[in-house]
Amino acid sequence: MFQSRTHTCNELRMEHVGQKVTIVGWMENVREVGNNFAFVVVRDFYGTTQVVVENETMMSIVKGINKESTISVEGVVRERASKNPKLPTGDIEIVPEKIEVLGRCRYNELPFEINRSREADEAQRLKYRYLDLRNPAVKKNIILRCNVVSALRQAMTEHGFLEITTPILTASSPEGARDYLVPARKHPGKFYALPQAPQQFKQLLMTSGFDRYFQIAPCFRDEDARGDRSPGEFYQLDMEMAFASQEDVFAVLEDVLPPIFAKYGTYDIASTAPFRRIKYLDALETYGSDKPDLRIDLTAKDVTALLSDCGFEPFADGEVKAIPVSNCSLTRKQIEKLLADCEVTAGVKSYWFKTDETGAIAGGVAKFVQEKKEELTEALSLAPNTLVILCSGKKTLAQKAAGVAIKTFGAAVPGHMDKERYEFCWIVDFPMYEIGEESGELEFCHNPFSMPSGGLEVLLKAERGEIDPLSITADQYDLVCNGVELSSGAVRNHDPEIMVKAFEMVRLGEEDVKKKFPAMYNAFCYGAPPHAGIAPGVDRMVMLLAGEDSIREVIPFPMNKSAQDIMMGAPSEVTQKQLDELHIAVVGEVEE
RNA sequence: GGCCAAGUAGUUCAGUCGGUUAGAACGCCGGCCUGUCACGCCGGAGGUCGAGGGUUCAAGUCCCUUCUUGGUCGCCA
Repeated sequence: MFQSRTHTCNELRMEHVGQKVTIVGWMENVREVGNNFAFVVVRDFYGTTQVVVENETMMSIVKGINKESTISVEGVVRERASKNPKLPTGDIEIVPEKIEVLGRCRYNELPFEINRSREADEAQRLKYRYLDLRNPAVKKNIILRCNVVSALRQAMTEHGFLEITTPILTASSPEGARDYLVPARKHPGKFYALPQAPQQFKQLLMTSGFDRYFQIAPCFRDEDARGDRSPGEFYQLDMEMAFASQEDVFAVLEDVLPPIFAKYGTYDIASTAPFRRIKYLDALETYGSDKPDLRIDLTAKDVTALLSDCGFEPFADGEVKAIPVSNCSLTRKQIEKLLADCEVTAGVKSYWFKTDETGAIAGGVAKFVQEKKEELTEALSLAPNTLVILCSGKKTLAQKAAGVAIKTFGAAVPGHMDKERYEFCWIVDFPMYEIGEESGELEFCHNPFSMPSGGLEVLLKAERGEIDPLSITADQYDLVCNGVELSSGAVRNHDPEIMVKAFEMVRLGEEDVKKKFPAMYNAFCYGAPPHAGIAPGVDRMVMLLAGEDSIREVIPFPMNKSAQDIMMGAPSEVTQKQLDELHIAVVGEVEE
């Protein structure tokens, strides 16, 4: 049994001078500054404390072990002869009487230096994540995550929500992402699936009479990773409210999130209630994105009517969107470099011209738009020294290109982005249906659980041909912050009759609803409350708060891009016995 | 699955037009140093230039294939 500590490594101050204490931690560094004289830095979770070694006995212990070994140091606190104002414990040091080695580090060379691990190769960091996490700068994000989760729990509880856990082993769901499947030993040929979200369970809880539910819920989706998307698994603040409308859901999150963002975020300004609401179609037209970054003041304007026949070939087909960027002093070279970046992301080329200090049009495609100078000046309120980005093509492509250009130039041209804040907005009125690209027929645009705005009546109108089914919107909404989609939510379709009708619009019927969502359909036939909910991504929120660009920086043990845990060696091969028990036969060669 | 980028010492990187013995910083090992705190100074060890093939008198450098990693598009109700 080792001697337990009397103080942490971030606790000792001048008032402790003369006291006998014991600290424990990792031997972070040894600075030898003379014969049998050295400074030893001991680090624990809380901070670092300096130990000063002044004799041969202590020196031989310290020199006998590698850095990053764990030790306990018993000794007397002394005022430093030369203090370090940069450290909380910089006024004192410990003169050791006893140094005990608790856990020897067997290697004198580490895969990376602990305090510089963020500069190391990511695969190396993930393989030695337990060393990476020793770095206080890495640990900080995980601590932040804990604090944010704790604050979310507290706020939700205060708002009357009950935290209820739902199954991890459940049934495969017919729509949405690819499922992770788990073979069922007792049922040869059958599988459980890990939940993509607790969606159906939370709706069943509403039907069961729980009024307000939430959960920090693990979700599993077998889809490829992104910088802001962890492969395999992630967490959502999943919530649902009975007898509730879109307004009720908005009110809760507008109350819960801003204080937490302001308190724990890198930036201390967060938008307050009510958040701006932007209709889905307006967002695409104005910001070229369904997740606009409202910290950027640039918007797109449609100039198709003005420029489609200006003689510049790329503008002849489809639509033309213009983004005026005022007070722009970028050089031609800088502009074209940024446009090249945009092309890579958007997959389509965009064009430009600018007004000089006299207001004359010059550069880029100037010669084609020269004739429309007056109309353009009027339409875009052009002032001198304004850069205009022009995006063209099929409507969706032109919009997307405009969205990419807005984010790129907004960040690059000074004065167009107020970065140090959290700007929330709701994207509302999503279309219920769309024409599928492959099928060419009407399909659900998003999930089929959402209530069509207007309910049964609007579906019947569409059925009678009185309105275009594509004009039907759903009571569905996204929460967006600084250009990051935090979550999707909806008022759910709780009425079996409307459910069946909604499915009939896409050539499915009651049998399909029953087959795809048996529990929900049956439950709703026993009297369901109108209900609504949402599920903000916890990892993404923490990523925004930490100011990180990679979601892996806020996950304790992240997988790599290929959904592997190289530290644990997952996924791994299993024994034949395990496969046999699960009735799994590997037939032929496994395709890689 | 498509596209782009990267892979050189334990780590992070440099390496020009293809040309002598592949360099630096940090780390490591040894020596010196009694007030350091990214300690300093001196010395040393450490390399399958991701792998395979090709072009060439000569390849870290050029070409092809492949592997790994990251970014991005597809995908993510």
